[in-house]
Amino acid sequence: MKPEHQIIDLAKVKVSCTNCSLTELCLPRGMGEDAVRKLEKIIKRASPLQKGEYLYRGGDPFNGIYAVRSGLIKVYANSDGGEEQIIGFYLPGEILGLDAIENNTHACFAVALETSSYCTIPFADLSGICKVVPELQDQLFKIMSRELTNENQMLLTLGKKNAEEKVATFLLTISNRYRQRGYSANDFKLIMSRQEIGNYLGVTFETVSRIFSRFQRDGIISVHKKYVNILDMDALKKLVSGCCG
Amino acid sequence: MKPEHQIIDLAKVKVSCTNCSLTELCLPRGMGEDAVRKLEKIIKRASPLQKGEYLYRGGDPFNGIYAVRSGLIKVYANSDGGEEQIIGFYLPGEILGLDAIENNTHACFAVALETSSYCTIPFADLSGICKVVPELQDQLFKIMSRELTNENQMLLTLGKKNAEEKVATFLLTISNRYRQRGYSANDFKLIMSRQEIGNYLGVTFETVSRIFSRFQRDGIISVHKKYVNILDMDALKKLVSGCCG
DNA sequence: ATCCTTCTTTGATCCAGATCAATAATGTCA
DNA sequence: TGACATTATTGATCTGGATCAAAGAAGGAT
Repeated sequence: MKPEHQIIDLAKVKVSCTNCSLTELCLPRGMGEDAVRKLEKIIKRASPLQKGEYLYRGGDPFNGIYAVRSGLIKVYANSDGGEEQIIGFYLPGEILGLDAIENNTHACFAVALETSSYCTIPFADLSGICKVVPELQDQLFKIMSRELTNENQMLLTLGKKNAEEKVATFLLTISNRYRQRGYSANDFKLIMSRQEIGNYLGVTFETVSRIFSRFQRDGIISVHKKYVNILDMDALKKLVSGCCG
Repeated sequence: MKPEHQIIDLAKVKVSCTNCSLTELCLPRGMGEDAVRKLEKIIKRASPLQKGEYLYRGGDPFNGIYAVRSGLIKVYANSDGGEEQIIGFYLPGEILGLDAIENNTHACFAVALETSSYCTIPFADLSGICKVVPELQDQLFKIMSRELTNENQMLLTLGKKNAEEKVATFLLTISNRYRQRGYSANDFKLIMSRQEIGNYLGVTFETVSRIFSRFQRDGIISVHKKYVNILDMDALKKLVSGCCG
């Protein structure tokens, strides 16, 4: 019943974009070979973050954007009142830090939820970089545009869905993103805690726990602590599209 | 008590970015004179939208991004179940349509809430355009980044704030955006309905109405149908920053 | 004008999910 | 190995905001 842990453990270090298994998901997606080779020269690879270590914090100067290479990175914003809102969980191949371009300062916090490696795309001289790698410009526009689309979806989830639909949406989104990365869409480990899932979805962790239990009782999923097995994908999909779907 | 209506009526048609009063808020913000002149040659001005007319609809092909010149444009997303979530209200100088770059298709709907004029920045050959106007590239990165920051704030509002804090946040945000545009920050007309405010904030229109009444009873604002007068800005600010603020 | 539709306000009631509480399971470190 | 902190589950109760309802106010069409 328990899925093998290594299916989502990507801690292997890749040396170049060309050889990286993420190339079709990450920044180089759709770029020509020449462009990717030029990109490789710009990108910096840092030593991995340990669980709990920060990639950046609110107030930090903006030095570049980041691509997750392995692991999982949580990004959250702080309200004036000190409350945290998790903005997203970033999987390998996903880009974070884009929201700091305008102010040259990070407003959010990015922290590793497990050992995570990443690449840095220095942004100090972006105009220069995009001149050297013209395809990078369009690529960045597309990545930022996709991020906006994702956030629009999240606004809809937070604004219009009930707790059950939120949790179902969350599970489906995670499942799809794992599938894109070549992992099982039905069997995975939730690295984040119930508390963090609830925070992200605008519900309490008790509610998340209860809905997981309810889904299990109804044969939609099976849950053992952090391991989730989706048993009835169609039922989940029906839940997210609301009553009329 | 009732503010003059024309303070937010910008229906005058401007002919060029150089002469446009919005230049410091809009796409040309911070760009050099030469760049702005080149930009002017690319930008297209269309005849105004009447109230209820659509700038684009979900499924429409992506032809370019839009800058609001006057009026107010509402952007909303549709869920599978047919529910609408308003993503934003766009004021003069603000840019919309950026989320359609990646898929070359609009997923959202943009409709004028009053007579509104706009400019189109054709995006078919963006690489070409940014070669002609290099400053435009950085400008677009910044604008998209700011949009991401705004949406992050909205996620926090939807996910963590109660109804009172949501409405207070909404009023302050509108107030700030009017001030930036040279209008009164204390006296303005809400073009959108209570229904639309509620939809945007993830509460019902009855709740919006009740909270407006409560704020009026407490001397924080005065409301007459669509006209709002902020009487105690500090009280509003205190409300949005939560208990500990 | 008059009708009709839409928007807004306000009251009464209800309920989904929050909060409070207790226990169990798991992980961590000495 | 045991002591302690953290995380997860489940139950009981409470409440903010939803829902249901009604009536007034404003705007639009003819």
